[in-house]
Amino acid sequence: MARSISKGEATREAILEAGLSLAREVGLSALTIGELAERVGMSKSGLFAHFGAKEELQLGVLRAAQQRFDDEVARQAFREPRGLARMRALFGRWLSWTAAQPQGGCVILSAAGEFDDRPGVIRDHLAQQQRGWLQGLARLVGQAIEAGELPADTDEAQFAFELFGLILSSHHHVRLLSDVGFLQAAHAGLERLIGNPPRRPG
Amino acid sequence: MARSISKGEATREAILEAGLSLAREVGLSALTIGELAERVGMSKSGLFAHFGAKEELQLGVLRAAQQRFDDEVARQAFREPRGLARMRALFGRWLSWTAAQPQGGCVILSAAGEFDDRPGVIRDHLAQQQRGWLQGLARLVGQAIEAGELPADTDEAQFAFELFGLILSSHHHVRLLSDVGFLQAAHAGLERLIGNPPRRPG
DNA sequence: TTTAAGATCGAACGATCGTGCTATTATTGG
DNA sequence: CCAATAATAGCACGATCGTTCGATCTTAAA
Repeated sequence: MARSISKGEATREAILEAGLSLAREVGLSALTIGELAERVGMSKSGLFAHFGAKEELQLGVLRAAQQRFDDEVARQAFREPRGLARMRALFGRWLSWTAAQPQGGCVILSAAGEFDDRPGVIRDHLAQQQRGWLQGLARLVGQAIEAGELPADTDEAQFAFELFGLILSSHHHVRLLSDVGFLQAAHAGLERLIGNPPRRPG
Repeated sequence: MARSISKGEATREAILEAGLSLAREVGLSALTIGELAERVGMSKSGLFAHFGAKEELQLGVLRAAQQRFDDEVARQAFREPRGLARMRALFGRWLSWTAAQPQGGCVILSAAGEFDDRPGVIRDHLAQQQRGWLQGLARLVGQAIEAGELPADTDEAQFAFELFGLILSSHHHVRLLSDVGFLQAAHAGLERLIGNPPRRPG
C-alpha cells in the first residue's frame, strides 16, 4: 500500500474538508476552532497545532475551496473546445455548483461579502482570486471572438462583468429564496448576453 | 420645543444608528452587544434592555437599513416620472448608495450572504425584503412598458433578475477590489438591458 | 412636589473564543 | 526494534459572548 502522504498531512486535509462544510454553514469568519475540532473528533489544541493561527486555517479553507472549484468546475469545463461551448459549459457547471452545495452555497462568494471591508491577508487573497476569475472569464470571451462566435469588437471585460452578475444574482436568489427557478433565469441571461454582446466603445 | 419622542425611543434610535454602521463594518452576524454599547457610550445591560434579545437588535438594524434605503434611494427616485427615467434614477442612486457607504457597503446585501442558509427570523425577513425588491423592480419594468419605452412582450421578472445582477456585480467588485470603475460597467449593462430587453417566451 | 414608571447601571453567570504551554502518545527512518 | 521526531491531548489563561437580576437614577404625570 503506497503511503506517500504523512499522517499529519492526512489529518490536515480532513480538517480542511470539515472546515469547508462548516464554513459553508456559518460563514468563513464565524468558523470556530472548537466547533471544528468537535466535528473532526480531535482536541482544540491538536487541531490548532496544524495551523498556528486561526487566520491560517481560514486561508487553508479558502485554498481548499478554490481547488475544489478548479477540479469540479473549471477543469471539467475546459474539456470543451474553446469558444461558446466552453463558456456555456463553465457557466452551467458554475451555476449548478453554487446551487447544489448541500448547505451554504459558495464559500468564496460568501467570504467575499464578509471580508470585503476588513483589510488583511484574507481580503487580499479573495481580491486576487476575484481578479483571476474576471480575467479567466474575459479570456473565454476572447477565445469566442477568435472562433468567430462573437463580434470582433465585443467588450471582453464588460462581458465578464455582466456574466458574473448573472452568477451572483442566481446564487443570491437561489440561496435566499430557495427557488432553483433562478438558475433558468441565469441561463436565459447568458443567451441574451451572447446574442447581443456589449461592444467596445468606438 | 416639541418633545414628541420619549427618551427611551431616542436612545433606541441612536443605538440602531450606531448598530447600522457597526454592522456595515463587521457584518450583521458579527454585531456584538459589548462593542455596540461601547460605541454609544452606555452599559451592555442598559443597551440590551431595549431589545431583550440579540436577534431583536439585529432585526432592528435590518429595519433601520431598509428605511434608510427607502428614504435615500427609492423615495428620491420616485420623484421621476414612471418609466425609464424612474428606472435609471433608481438604478443610479442604488449604485452610488452601495458604493458610497463609508465602510461596508450595503448591510442588507451583506446580511443576505451571511444568513442565506441559517433558517430563522432574520433569514425570513431578508427573504421577504428580497421578494419585495424583485417585485418593485418588475413593476418599474411594467411601467416602462406602459409608457411605450420597452416592448410589450418584455419579460419583467427576467429583466428585474438581470438588473439585480448588475447591482450585485457592481457592489461585489467595487467593495472587494476598491475600483469604482465598475459603477460605469453596471450603467453600461443597464443600457444594454434597455436596448435589448429579454422577451417573454413565445 | 410627590410618585409611579421608565431607563440605565454594575456585577455576575456559564459558555466559548483564540492561543499558549507541557506532557504523552504515534509514527517513522535507520 | 529503537531512537528521533511528529502528532495529539490536557489544561489553563484572559477575553468576550449573550443574558439575568437587583439596585439606582431619571423622567414624566398627578
